[in-house]
Amino acid sequence: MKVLVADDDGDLRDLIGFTLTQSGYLVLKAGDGPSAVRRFEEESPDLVVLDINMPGLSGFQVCEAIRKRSRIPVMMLTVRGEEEDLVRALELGADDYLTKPFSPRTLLARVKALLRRAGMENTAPLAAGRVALDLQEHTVSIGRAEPVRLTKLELRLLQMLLANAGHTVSSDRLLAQVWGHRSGGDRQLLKQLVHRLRQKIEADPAAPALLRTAAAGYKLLVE
Amino acid sequence: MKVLVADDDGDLRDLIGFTLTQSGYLVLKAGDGPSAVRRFEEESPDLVVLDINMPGLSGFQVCEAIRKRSRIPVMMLTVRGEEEDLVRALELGADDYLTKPFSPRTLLARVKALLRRAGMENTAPLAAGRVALDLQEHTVSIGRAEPVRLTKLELRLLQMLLANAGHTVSSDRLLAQVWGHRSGGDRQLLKQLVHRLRQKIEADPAAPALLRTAAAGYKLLVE
DNA sequence: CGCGCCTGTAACCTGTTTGTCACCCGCCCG
DNA sequence: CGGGCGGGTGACAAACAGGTTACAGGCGCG
Repeated sequence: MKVLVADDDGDLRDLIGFTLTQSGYLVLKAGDGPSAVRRFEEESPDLVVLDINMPGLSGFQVCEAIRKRSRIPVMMLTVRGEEEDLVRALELGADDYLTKPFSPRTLLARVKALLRRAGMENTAPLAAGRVALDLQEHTVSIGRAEPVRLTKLELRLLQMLLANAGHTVSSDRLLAQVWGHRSGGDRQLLKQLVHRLRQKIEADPAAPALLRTAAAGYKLLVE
Repeated sequence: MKVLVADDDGDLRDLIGFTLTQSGYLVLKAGDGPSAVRRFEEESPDLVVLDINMPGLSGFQVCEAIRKRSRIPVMMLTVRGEEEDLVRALELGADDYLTKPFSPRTLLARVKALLRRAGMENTAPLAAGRVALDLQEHTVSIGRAEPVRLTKLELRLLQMLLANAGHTVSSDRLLAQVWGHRSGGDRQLLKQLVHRLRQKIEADPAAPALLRTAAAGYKLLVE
């Protein structure tokens, strides 16, 4: 699990780095804005901790640059009392912030919370209602029926829907999350995948009870 | 977009409620732990704001109960300086916390950030008077009637009008926003779309009470 | 090599949504 | 009075989206 720490204060950088390393994270460091962006692109970390005040590019600008190509969790560091800053940071797409000074323990708790939320820890919800997913075995169990084997894509699709159980997930989002690319044209793929998945998990595939078509997307029905 | 606010301090509850309602969120309130859990189960809100100190069940216990059945964003309210509290809250699965006292603006920014992160971003909070739009489900609810399904264009039109609720929006602006292009001639399209929308949302489509014709455009009437 | 299985593509069918047209009415104005 | 104008309505066709079937290429595996 890679974490990029960007701060111009070397001592603080080391403190954060030490804390995270102790907990088993792989830590990358950057001392100014431009090198933060560069390291981000080279290493594609799983989380970024960003100070706002940095030479070269401000934390805001770095955050903006990151958000242009990725939704990984970003935590901003602010000085107490600068409410403007944190409102701006959150509007730019930062996921959380810490006010200096902070304790290592707090930092760790927040970092873990962010990663958990981003679904990077396998704390991902693997069950909702009667649907239980087994990522290891590539199977899904509906109610108390026999587990059904799923293909890689089917698993990813179901995982996405499960993560948003009960809520509609737009076709675009599914396309992006399952295939990771081309947000545009490939409706057909999704159409097919849904069809195939329904054959496997629906009692009556012609009248879906679980995987329902909803406005502009699909949703997993759970009671 | 439903938000459940649980706090035993009635004034604070009202302040938060007011702030969120102003921004178009549908707000549910609870004054103690048990009723917070009950309302959560009855209403399945999209986000929960939880005070830690509450009679009946503490915010921690409520958070735990919620996490047993759902991953929706939970924001905890803490008093300044209780670092133990917030570490514990985050470990229990809370997604964010706010330290009292906080400004309404901060609250709003954090709530929006949480919802965006939860992937409900395209569900911009849209409601005014008795009209509540659900962008995710492509539906609109008038008062407490059944939600009505809307097509893509109907949704866009209503969204425009809702964003300017009570004020006239010119036909040209509507044309531009809904269809995005083409200059003249397309009055007919708008005429039709309004007609179709009225059939869906007006009690008596022949005598529109909500979607009124105004000079050079249309307006949404809200009380 | 042949055999499955998984994935992507295409074609067809269906119901829904959107665009177009023709016509209505009430209103203003010469 | 009659004609033009701006909306409102109904009917219909074109375009579209989702479900389905069929099939071909790719890949691992015996």
